[in-house]
Amino acid sequence: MTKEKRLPFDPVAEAARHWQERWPGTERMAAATAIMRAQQIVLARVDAALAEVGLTFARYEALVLLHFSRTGQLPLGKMGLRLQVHPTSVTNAIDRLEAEGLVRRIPSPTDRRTTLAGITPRGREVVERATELVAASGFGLGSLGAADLAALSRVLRRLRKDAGDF
Amino acid sequence: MTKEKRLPFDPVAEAARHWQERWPGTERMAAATAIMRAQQIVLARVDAALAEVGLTFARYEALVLLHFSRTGQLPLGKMGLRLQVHPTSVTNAIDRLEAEGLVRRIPSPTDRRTTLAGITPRGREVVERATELVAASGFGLGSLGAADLAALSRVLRRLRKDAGDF
DNA sequence: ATCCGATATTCGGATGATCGAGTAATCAGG
DNA sequence: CCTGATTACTCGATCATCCGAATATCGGAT
Repeated sequence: MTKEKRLPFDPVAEAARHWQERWPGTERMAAATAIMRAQQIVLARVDAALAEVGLTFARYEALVLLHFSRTGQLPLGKMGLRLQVHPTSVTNAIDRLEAEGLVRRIPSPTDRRTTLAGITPRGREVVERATELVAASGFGLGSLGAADLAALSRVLRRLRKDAGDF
Repeated sequence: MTKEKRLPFDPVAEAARHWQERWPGTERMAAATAIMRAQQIVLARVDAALAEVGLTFARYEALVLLHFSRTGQLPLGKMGLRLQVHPTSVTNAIDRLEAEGLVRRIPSPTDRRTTLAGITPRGREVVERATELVAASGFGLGSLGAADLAALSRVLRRLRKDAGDF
């Protein structure tokens, strides 16, 4: 991805060095840039791990959510809230999962506006296999130890909470 | 963005709770999910701050890189390496910046394969104004203190290094 | 001098995410 | 019952990213 070339320096640190000479908030700039890049790395690694079963991280997350749900069915809107994505993104993801036979659209029996996504038996098989793959890949975070993971989760939890996620 | 609704619980923690009952690597899953969401939050906030000057974070980063460079000009390929994005992403970003008159494409005098992107005087004005805006927005990280920012940068640096960025 | 493997950029196609708008259905009041 | 505001999903368009492939150029080896 991107280009298999290693730079002779940390590009974020290099940007911070220049930044500091004229502009404020260097630490925030560096952290924000690092988050952007980290997401790119993790997403690429997880997607690579999932390619074998024809899933992307977005679709995998949706499938896991259904797999974990009590009845294996959830309204699309509720899925968007849980996954923190736009309604149209859910529509798109479910479209593809349905095309692959991993999910079925089911009209809600109680509210005709609502569509439920229900995981199929094949969907459950695939999510189990996919989970083995992503777990084996360490979620793209293989290089981090328990302390690092905990620090990451702690800080990002604060950020997410402040952003109004929960 | 996404939907202005606050969940009554942390969706990442909730996913981790279910995950732990049957699958390994819960901490990594939680951290990876948090990174994904954090990037979404930061990107949305920064883009919102930049909307006033008609820039996105991607284009802003490219512009800053040129602004910091010694001559105000860089080969597109070198920009891709520094920004850690695919060559076509650079082409796309420069296309738009050029259309807005913030950057000019200049044929390299030494290598006819190479195209240089050169920041224009208007580009320098815009990047200064844009920087005020993003700095004022705290890069979307306004809620984090110095210790949190440092922890974030430290851990993510390890991740980026391990991924072969530098 | 020439040929062939790298390098630099662009083009076309795909994915995922967003927003705005549109359609349908529900629900609360009068 | 109606009416109007809200809610649920989908469609169309935009944006950023990636990949593979095409084009052009460079540069070293023969």
